[in-house]
Amino acid sequence: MAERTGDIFGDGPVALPRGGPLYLQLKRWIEAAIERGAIRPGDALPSERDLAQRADVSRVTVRKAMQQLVREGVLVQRHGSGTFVAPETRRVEQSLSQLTSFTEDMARRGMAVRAEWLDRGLYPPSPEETVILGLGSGERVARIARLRLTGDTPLAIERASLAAGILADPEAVGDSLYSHLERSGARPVRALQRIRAAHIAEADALLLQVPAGSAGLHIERISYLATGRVIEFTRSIYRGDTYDFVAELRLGDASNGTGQP
Amino acid sequence: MAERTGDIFGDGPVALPRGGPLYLQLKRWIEAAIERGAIRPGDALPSERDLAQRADVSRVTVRKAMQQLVREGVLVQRHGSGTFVAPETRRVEQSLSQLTSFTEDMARRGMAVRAEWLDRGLYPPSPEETVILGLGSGERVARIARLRLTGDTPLAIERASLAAGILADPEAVGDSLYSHLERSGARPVRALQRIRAAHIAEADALLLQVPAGSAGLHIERISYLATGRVIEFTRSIYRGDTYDFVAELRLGDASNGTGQP
DNA sequence: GAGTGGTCTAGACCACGCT
DNA sequence: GCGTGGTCTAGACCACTCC
Repeated sequence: MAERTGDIFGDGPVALPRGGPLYLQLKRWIEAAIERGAIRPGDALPSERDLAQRADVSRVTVRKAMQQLVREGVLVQRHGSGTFVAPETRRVEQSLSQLTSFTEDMARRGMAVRAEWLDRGLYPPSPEETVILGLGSGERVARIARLRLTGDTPLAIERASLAAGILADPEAVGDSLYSHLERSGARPVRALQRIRAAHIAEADALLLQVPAGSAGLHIERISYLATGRVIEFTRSIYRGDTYDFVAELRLGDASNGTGQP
Repeated sequence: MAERTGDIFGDGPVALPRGGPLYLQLKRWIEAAIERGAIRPGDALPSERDLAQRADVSRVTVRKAMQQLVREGVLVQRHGSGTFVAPETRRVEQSLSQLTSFTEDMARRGMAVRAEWLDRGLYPPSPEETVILGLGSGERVARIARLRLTGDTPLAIERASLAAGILADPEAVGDSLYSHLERSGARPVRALQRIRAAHIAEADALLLQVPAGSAGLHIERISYLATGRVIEFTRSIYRGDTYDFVAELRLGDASNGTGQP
C-alpha cells in the first residue's frame, strides 16, 4: 500500500459541499471523509498544497480548516512530515468520590503508567500556599511537579505543594506521594476538588503533546488529615481527550451543597 | 473619556517583545497590556488595521494573535463593532457529591437563573437510549433540552432523555425536572456522572455564546430510582469559563474505584 | 457612508523530516 | 534535496454596526 492517500481522495478535483465559508465547507468535507471511513486513524491526508489545488482554494483556507480539526483533536500535524487522522485514544477513568492516588489507581487497572519529574524541591511559599497550607512564618514549602504518562502518552501534569514540616525531603518521594505520606503517618483521608474546563497553555501543551489552547481539565485539590489539617494542595492539568472523571451523586439535602464540612 | 483606546496604546508605533513568531509576540503584548491594567474588561482594542500598521505586521498576523485570545475567552470580537477585553465572569459552583437539581441548586444561592426550552417531546428512541433507559419494545422516549442561563449569560445546555412511561407529557415539565418527577413519585436518589473536557461544537457554541471550539465540560449523567431502575439519561455541555464543579473525596478502599454499585 | 471584523487569494520564505 | 507544515505579506471584497 504505497499511497493510501491517492486511493482515498482520488487524484482529481475535490467537490466541496456548498454552503457557508469555504474553510467550513472543507472542514465538513474532511470530517465526512473520516466519518464514512474513507480515511482512518493513522492515515495521511493529502498535503495542504495538494488539497488547495484540487479543491480550488488557497492554501491559507486549507490551513484554516485543518487547524480547527487539529485543535479538536481530529487531525494531527507533524512539521516536515504531513497531516494525519488522529489515532483513537482510550480514555482513562478516575473516580471523583474515592480518594486514591494516581499510581495506585492505575496499578489497580493494570495500566502501565509512569511519571517523569518536572520539579522537586523546597521553596519559599507563595502567599496562596501560606494561606491554604497554614504555613508557620518562615516555614518553607515542598513542591513536587510530575508529568503522568501511560506508555508514551502524556496524561496529566500534577503540581503538588506540601508544608516542609510534613514533607521535609521531596527528593525522597518515590512513585507514589500518597504511599510516601502513609509511611510517615500523614496520609490524607478526605479532599475537596474543584474541576473546571480550561484551555491548555502553551508550556503545558508542549509537555502534554497537544496543540496549545486545547480543551483540558484543570483540577485543584486540597487534602486533609483526619485531624482536619490541610496537608496537600495540588493543581493538575489533564488532557481533555484521555480522561473521564466519574462521580456518584446521592440525593442531597439542602443544608450542604458544596461538600464542605 | 472619548477614546480610551487612544490613551492606552498611544498613537505611535507598538514595540513588540522579541522572540518567537510575530503573532505570539503580539499576543503576549496584548496579554501584558491587560495584565497590567492598561486596558480593562469592556475596553475596546485598536482596530485590526490600526494595530497592524502600528506594530508593522500584516493584518492577518494581528488576526491570528487576536483569534487565539478570543478562543481563550480573553477578548471578544463583535462583527462590525470592534474588539473588546472580555468582561470578567463570575464562576458558578456545583457539587459533585450531592444530587440536586440545577434550579434548586441556584435558587439556594439566590442566583437568578432561568431556562429556555430548546426542545420537548416524545420521540422514537435511539439505540443508546433504549439500552440505557431499558425501554420496552415500542416504548417512546421523552426528550427535554434546555438552555440554562443566569441573567443573560448562558451557562449550559442540558439534554435529558426519560422513558415515556415515566414522563408521559414532557410539555408539563415546569422549571425543575426533578420537582416534576417528585410529584409523580419518581425522583432519583442516586446518579453516576462522567465528566470530561471537550471542545464546544459550532451549534452549541452559538447557543452558549462562546467561540466555536472553546473548552467546555461534557457531562453524562445516569440517574437511578431507589429501586435501581434508570430513569434519566442526561448529556450536558457547560461553558468552561463559568463553571466550577466541587467534589469531596474520601479515602477509598481498593474494592471499588468507580463508584459503581 | 465610514469603519469594523470575516473571508479569501497568490506568493514568498523558513524550519523540519526523511531518504 | 525535496516535500512537508509554519509563518508572513499586501491587497481585495463582503457583511455587519453605528452614525
